[in-house]
Amino acid sequence: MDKRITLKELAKLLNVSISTVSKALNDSPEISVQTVQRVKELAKLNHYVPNASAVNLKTQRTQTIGVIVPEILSHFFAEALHGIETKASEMGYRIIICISNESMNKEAESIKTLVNGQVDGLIMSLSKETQASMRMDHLEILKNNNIPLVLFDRILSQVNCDKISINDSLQTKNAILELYASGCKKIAYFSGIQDTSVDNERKKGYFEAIKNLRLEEFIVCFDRKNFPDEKLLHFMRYEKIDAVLASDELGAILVMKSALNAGFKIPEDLSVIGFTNGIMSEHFRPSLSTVDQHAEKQGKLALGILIERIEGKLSKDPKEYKIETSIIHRNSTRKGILN
Amino acid sequence: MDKRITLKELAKLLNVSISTVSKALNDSPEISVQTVQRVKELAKLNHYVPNASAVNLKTQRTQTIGVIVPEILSHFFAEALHGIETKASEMGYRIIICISNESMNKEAESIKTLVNGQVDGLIMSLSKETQASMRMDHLEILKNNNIPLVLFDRILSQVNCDKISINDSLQTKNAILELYASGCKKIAYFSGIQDTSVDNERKKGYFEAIKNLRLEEFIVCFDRKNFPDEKLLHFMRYEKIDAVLASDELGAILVMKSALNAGFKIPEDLSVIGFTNGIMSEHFRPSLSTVDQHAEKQGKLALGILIERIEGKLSKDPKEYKIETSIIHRNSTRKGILN
DNA sequence: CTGAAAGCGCTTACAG
DNA sequence: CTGAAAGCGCTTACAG
Repeated sequence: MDKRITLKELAKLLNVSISTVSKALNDSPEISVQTVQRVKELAKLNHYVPNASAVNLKTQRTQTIGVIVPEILSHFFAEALHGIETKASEMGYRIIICISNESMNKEAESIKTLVNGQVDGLIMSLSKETQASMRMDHLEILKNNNIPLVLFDRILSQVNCDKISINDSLQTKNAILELYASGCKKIAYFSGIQDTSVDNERKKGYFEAIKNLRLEEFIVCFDRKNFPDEKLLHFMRYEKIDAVLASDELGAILVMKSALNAGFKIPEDLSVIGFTNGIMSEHFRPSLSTVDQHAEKQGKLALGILIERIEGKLSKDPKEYKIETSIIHRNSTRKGILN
Repeated sequence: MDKRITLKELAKLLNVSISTVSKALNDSPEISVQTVQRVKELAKLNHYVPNASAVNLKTQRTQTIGVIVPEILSHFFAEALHGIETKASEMGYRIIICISNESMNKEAESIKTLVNGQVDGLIMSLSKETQASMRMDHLEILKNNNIPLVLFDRILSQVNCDKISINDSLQTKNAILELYASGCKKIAYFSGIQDTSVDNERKKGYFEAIKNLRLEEFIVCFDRKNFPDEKLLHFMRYEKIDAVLASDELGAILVMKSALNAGFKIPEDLSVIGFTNGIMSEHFRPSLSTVDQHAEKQGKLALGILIERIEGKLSKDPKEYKIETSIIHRNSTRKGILN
């Protein structure tokens, strides 16, 4: 068998009309049980599978969701994708994945190719470039084509669509509070994800908490490929920094490595908390206390909301959903009065 | 604008036929430059995008590749996916990703939903279940529907298709040789991926190398969620094991943690090499020497081969490609005469 | 250079 | 209960 068998061919073989075959295969009550059975048998025998393009064209639905993420190599997005795929598969949807590589251009490209009736809806976490420029014109085309969008984690509040995220500023405040409660007095925030909505929220939370506690502010922005060891060590030696909150897992690990290599002890000399709970957090020595971002949960929720939106089960106005989160205490922090 | 504009509507607005619009948009030389220009302008103005389902139905091509992987959370598959997506996007293809979760059933399901004219070709890395049972009947449907398949990493030699992998047995031998050259005399292989083709190849290589060197064999199979610390420590204390080759990054990290926590020194008391070069290898203390599996390269190659196959640029017979790899020396191994 | 027509493989109102 | 027909939105041989 070299070519897929079609309804037409099945109809010929069975000596009935195409309509009858189609209805039988779709369990239409119009068709007699015997016919249904005959049709299904032959279909099975011939490995009949309906042509998706034809069905989609006719029904104007694809049962496919597009997903555009900035990258896939960090644990957060891999886990989110995992959640999205799992839930999609449960609900009978497929997912098409595009990676923007933090580029707005690539993001726009991907949207363009997906908008053409390829997907019923779109889930996105925005590229840094998009978030930094706050431009959203490349998202307009979605509106034009009536394709629902759900934004998660890296969101843009100006965009009118459903949004999923954690309460980053609140979580940051909580983390600072816990560090303070465990005895830390000079708490720095290290950011490796500048220009993202997430980072802005965290900085906001950091400043508020620090102000409330009447502490000193220390903010360091770094590039993952070029961690500023000297800066950290300088802060520790001369400013007596005794705690770091890092914007992501790798950042936190780099902070710990740097301090440990210089002979400092963790958590005695330096307490560290990182955002995002990945595999390194659990296995590093010492293990890293983290703010769990529930990537999988965010992914699943995003998918769920999107499907409801597609199927028209949601009221008109899009909503912003905040996911509850919590701090996982491991060995990079001291025991405080809170735990 | 609520509904997508179609060729028909453009034609009406322009007072020309649908054929003319279609040809103009596709830069057919049949159409006059002025017409082409007029058409394109109006199309742009109206944000026209051709309906993918219609085009696919007509052309019998989708420019979409299906990818089925066992999981996405380990670095190897995330990186492979990254490679596949990057290359696909370069070549103007989209990818639909399904995760089998190591289940043959889910794998079969995914194949079934993708086979229906949804994709032009398929890239797979097989689930453990499929590899353990060596069953391949669920892959038959691909042949029936004339959909080319490329297998990577977790391959099954009986399947008649293009295959990409690294030479696992050879790499294992090399790793053992290097450990031996650095002074190790009792070398164990720890496997956390039993029943995979990859693991079988490595065991083969392990046995051969050990035999050639006239050493003793130590093989330990473990479950990632339940690492057998006692067994490792027993081997170290009473059998004087002085080196471990682990089947994957996490396994190697668990070995190191276990030994370090028991007070052993790495690499002085125990040398460790892990397969797969992930993010933990670089950042753990001590950093882990690894056999790089070139996940991204495997992914890119798989995609490249598949497209050539789809576009009929490859000779009839499928081939098996072996990717060159190498050992990355870090601090979990001693310096030997080889490096 | 332009257009009418057939057809890709389906679904579904409508008629019988 | 079954079937003929229209149509989803395109492409492309063919005619003019």
